[in-house]
Amino acid sequence: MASIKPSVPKGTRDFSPAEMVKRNYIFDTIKSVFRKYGYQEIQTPTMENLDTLTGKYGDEGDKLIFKILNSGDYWEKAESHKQKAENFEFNSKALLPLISEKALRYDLTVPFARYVVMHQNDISFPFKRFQIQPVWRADRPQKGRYREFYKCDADVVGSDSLLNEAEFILIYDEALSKLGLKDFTIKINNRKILSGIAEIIGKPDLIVDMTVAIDKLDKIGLEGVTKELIERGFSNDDVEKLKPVILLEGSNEAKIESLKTVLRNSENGLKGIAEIESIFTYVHSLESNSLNLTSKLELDITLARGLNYYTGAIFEVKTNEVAMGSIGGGGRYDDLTGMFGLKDLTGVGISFGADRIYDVLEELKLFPKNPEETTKVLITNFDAEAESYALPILTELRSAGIAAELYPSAAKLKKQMNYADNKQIPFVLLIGTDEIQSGQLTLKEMKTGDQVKLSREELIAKLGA
RNA sequence: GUGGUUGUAGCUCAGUUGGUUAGAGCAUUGGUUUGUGGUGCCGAGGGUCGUGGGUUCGAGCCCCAUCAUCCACCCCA
Repeated sequence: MASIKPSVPKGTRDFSPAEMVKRNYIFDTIKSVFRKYGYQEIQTPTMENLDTLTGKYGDEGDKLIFKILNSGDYWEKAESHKQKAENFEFNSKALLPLISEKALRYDLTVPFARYVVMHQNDISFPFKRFQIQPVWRADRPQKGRYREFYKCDADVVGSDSLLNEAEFILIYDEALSKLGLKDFTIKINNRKILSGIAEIIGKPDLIVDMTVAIDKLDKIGLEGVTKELIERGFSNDDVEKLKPVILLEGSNEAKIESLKTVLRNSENGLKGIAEIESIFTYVHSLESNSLNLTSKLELDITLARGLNYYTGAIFEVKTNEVAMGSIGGGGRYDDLTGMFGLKDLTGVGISFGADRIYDVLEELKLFPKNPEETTKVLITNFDAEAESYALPILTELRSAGIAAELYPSAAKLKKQMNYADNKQIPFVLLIGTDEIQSGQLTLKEMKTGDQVKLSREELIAKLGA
């Protein structure tokens, strides 16, 4: 059999032991904060039924869902369906449901909604859960974008209190600060404000086009946004009305005051503003106790994000220390479970982009130095006699909770030392004829090169400390 | 889906206007008085130059196609 060139699929990667240490550091940090705020972990399957996922992410999103080909003779089944059905034409749209009924999860929010509906009788609301699992998107990879990546989500369903929104802001701040980030911005907006703006202009139907365009202000500037708004069906007049709104400057309080004037005739818009004010009030009450918000909380009415299911608050987090897309986002969705038949259940959630956070920490060199996740001591293997002498010591070390390994063959000492060095094992225990006769074992500290003679008891005591 | 970039040893790359047996560093491995690494010295293995065509006396280098890669756009974490 001809050997093939080994590779992984586009947009996926392997994680080495060193990388896993760092990744777990990120996951553990975020998890500990989630738990502290009362969130409990769940997991859902890698694959969902295709119809659970389709239609939830818009047309663009649907295209990016990885479909799973049916097992068995899918082609035979498709052929027989064609023969039975009248006027059935083979095209990709008609064919898809015949050959694929499962797909890889695209995010964690929709599977969570499905979970809540399925387990509604076992759940006591409000239900606060977090979930850290990979998701898959058939996108073209590029910087900071992969086809398989991890999401860290926390959501609460069954509570419309804005305290939840406020706590999410604290969670973002606390987790990212714990990871060592110094300068990041938590942006907040409200879908109702966006709706209100669209109402005032008299184009409520074009709210999606409006938000997609003004969301790009950072990137393409006012001119680009203007151009895109015109292309998306707004008149010059509309754009003139929009300009002062999207160019709002100043403190959050100043922005709120301006918006109150602009949106005075929009009930919806005013409600959005009231929600934002309420969230800010909660945040300030909470932070005055024990935390102070090292991040900047900023009302940004150009913030829209793609997901159409947001109905209230919208969050996004960006680091200001390196050029990277958003490292987190979220928002409130009033009817996500409605599509699965459970009405009137509101939810709000946030997500951390762990893979991007990894890249940011790497670039800023913020990973801790010595995460002790390797073997603590390697026992050398001189010959069969030394090996059998070493085995009980190996067991003794492990019983004492010390990560230990015996080199599995009597290779040259140079090779064994090299192994310890490459694996960054801090101690090597040498056991040869001298040690066996005297009972005094030689312990070498790799970093300094120092060697000491120790009895078995002294050894355990020293390494156990 | 659109546009561009780059494909030479396990990794990072060099290879002069097309011209003999394609190179380096790192990594691997052997030796260096046979019980000592991170740091010396000497040696070794490893490449149908992404793949398939074409031009030429001759192609790693030129042309076409194809695949892969990275980057940007769309969209998004």
